[in-house]
Amino acid sequence: MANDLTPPTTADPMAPMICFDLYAASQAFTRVYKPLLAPLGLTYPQYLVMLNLWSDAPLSVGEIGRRVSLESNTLTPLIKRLQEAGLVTRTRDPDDERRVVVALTDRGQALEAQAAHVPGCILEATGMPQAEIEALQRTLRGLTRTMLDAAASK
Amino acid sequence: MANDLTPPTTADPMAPMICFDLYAASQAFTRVYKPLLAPLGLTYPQYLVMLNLWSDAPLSVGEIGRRVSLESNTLTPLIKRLQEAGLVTRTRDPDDERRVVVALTDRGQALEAQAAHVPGCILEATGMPQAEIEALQRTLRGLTRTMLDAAASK
DNA sequence: ATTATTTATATCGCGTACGATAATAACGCA
DNA sequence: TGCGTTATTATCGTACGCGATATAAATAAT
Repeated sequence: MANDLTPPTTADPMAPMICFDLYAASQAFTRVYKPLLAPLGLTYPQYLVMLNLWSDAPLSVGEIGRRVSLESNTLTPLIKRLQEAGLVTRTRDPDDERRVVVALTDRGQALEAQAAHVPGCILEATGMPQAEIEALQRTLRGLTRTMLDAAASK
Repeated sequence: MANDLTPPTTADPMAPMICFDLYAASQAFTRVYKPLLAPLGLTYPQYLVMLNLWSDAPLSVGEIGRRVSLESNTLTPLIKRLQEAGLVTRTRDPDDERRVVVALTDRGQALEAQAAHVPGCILEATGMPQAEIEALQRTLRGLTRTMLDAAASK
C-alpha cells in the first residue's frame, strides 16, 4: 500500500468500474424517461409494471415480480400507489387466497394509448440503430447471467 | 431466486427495454459486491466514495459528487454515515467556508488494504476478458453521453 | 386428520436517488 | 460600500431496492 512514487493522480479510481458505467447509463435513461412519464403520473418502475399489465393483465403480484425482477417488499407499496392513482385494482384470487391479483381499471387501460409514444422516444434518444441496441442487450444479458451465477455459487 | 432471462412468450413487453437490461446488470453487480463489501461495513455507493478518497483525499463534497454522479442530497447523509463509522472526517474549508472537506481517518485509510482484493474479484465474476469489458465500457459511456445530451436538449 | 413445509404477500428498517427548497458564504458590480 | 447573484452544502419529502421477518393459505408428510 505504501509507495512513494506511484502516481495516484493519473489513475482515475472510477476508470475500471464497469458497474459505475452501468449505473450511469441506467441513470441517463431515467432522466430521459422522467419527462415522458411524468405527464402520465408514472415513475419508471411503475411504467414497467403497467407495461406488463397492458400486455397480460390480470397478473398476480408474484408474476409481475418475476417479470420486472422485484419482490413483494418493493411491489406491494408500488402497486398500492397505482391503486390509489386509480389505475389498477387489487383483489384476492378466490382460487388461491394467498395470491393478490392486479387488474387494470378503465383509467389504467386508457393510459396505454397515452404512453404509446414512449418506446419510440427512448429508441430515438439512444441514437443507436436497433441492431446495435440488440447486440448490447445480448451482451448485458449474458453478463447478468454470469454475475448472478457467480453470486449464487458464492 | 427471481430470474427471467429470455422471453418464452412471443410478445414480451420487457423485450425491447434496454433500460431494464441495464438495470438488471447493475443489480447483478450489486449482488456480487455485497458479500465482498459487507465485511468492510460498506455499501456499494459508500465504496465508490471511499475509492475516490483513497486515491485523492481530502476532497470536498462537491468534488466527490462530480466523481460519483451524486449530489449533496444523497452524499451528505451517506458521508455522515461514513463519519459515524469512524472512516472519515468532515470539516469546513477555512479558505471557503461554503465547502465541507472530507478526509480519511486512520481507520478509513487502513480500510484500503482490506478492500484491495475487491476489484479483482469483480473482474473475475464478470467472466469477460479485460478487452471486452473495456469495449462494453466505451459503448456504455457513449450511450450515456448521447442520452444525457438528449435529455438536456429537450 | 394433524402437523410440518412450502408458497404468496405484506411489513419493517435502512440506505440510497432525486426534485424542491433553504441557509450561508463568496463574488460581481454599480 | 452595499446588494443582487452565484456557489456550496444541508434539509425535506417521496419513491424505490432489498434483507429480514411476519402472516396466512395451500400442500406435503406422517
